[in-house]
Amino acid sequence: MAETKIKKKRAYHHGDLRGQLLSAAGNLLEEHGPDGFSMSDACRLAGVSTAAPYRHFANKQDLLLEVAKDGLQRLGAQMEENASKHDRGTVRSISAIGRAYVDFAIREPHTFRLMFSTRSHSGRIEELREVGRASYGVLLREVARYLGEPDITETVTRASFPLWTQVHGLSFLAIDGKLEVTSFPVDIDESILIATERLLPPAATAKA
Amino acid sequence: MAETKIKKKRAYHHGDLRGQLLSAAGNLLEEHGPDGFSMSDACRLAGVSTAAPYRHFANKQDLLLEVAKDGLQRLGAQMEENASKHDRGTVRSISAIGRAYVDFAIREPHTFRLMFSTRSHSGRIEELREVGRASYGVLLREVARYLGEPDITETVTRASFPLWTQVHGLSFLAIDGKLEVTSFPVDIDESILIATERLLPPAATAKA
DNA sequence: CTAACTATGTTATTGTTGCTAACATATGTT
DNA sequence: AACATATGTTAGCAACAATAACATAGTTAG
Repeated sequence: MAETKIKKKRAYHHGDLRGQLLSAAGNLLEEHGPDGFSMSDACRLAGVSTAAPYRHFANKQDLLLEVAKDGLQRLGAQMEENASKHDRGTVRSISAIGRAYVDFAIREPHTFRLMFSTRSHSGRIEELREVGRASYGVLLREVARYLGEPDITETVTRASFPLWTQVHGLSFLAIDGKLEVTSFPVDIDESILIATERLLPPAATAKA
Repeated sequence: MAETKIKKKRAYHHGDLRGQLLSAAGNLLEEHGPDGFSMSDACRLAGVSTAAPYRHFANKQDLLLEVAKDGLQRLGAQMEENASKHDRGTVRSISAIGRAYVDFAIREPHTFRLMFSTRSHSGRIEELREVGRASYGVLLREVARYLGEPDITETVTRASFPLWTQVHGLSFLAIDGKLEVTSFPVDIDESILIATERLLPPAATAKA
């Protein structure tokens, strides 16, 4: 009875529809891919009419933009956490950041693609870029420590970019099933570690 | 009059609808992105009814699969041509292959994404992989020459994979506008050249 | 306390799309 | 010339994104 009452109280106004739609969108995106994902499905999953989302999001793109933003934020947090498990400013801590990157891609490939696809988030791309920059900052700071630079100097950005490039490429190859076509088993950790060592310039303070 | 007659002759049966649809699809894909691309638009562009394409392609995915296959083929050809402009089996010829890769991505970003997205080409993915393997072979053979290996040995595939990873990552970063967010101008040629030098193991026959 | 306001939900509707079915017309084979 | 096949058309369906008009809940002012 009490339950029914609560249910009825929450029957019309939903409580946290925005949050539930975001969560539903994330799940559906990963489950069925960007083409298989529909607003209608998200509504069904949230138990709400197909017009409801438009009180919270301008359109489909807008909803997916939020999913992407959330993904970028979680990626940054994971990178930071991974780095913190090693001595800071070392090849290992930098590699750990790369590992977080690739792991995220493998765990949520469709979200990952969305996070980096310029397409369709027209208008509010700058928001996405902002979150992206923040997450990229985790790598930049780590490389700065490694190089003994006091700040994010151009030396730091120049050294970081090839590393980003490498893990970005590895991520895409991984989620597109190209790690199984190579006639040898690709060890992700080893790949990142070796590439980091080779691509990084020697550190000022040589703490390997 | 003769023209009218010809026109009438070609009014119903189209001549090369399949080819024109592929070409229209490629253009529309690049112009409006994968979401903006519709069968209907392709039909309008080819001057044909919306049911016509289904005599030539099972569905939209199937059409796009062919676009992707064509892209992979052209990529392979371009890689080969770029390599042929340098001494074979050198860092320069290998870098030139990478340059062809990134150039293709920049020139046809949406086709490029399609070429490597496992999504949606369900069923006939293996065809795509086959063409992909053929194009990848261009790099493998070049690295084999560089290493002085007589064949595509595991040494060759192990050495090639990081190179692929790097240019693949660079391509995606480029088409997603990440080369302008780096606080320094990224020189693509230089990036590829340096990365190739650093990632490649030393050659048996040291012809730099 | 209640009236007005705002936020957030609903149903009904529209235009577009991918695709199929039923039908029409060319082309090629015998 | 008759038939089979390939390739086009029109008509129509169901799914979808989005909007409009309406309904209800929560919030605030008097």
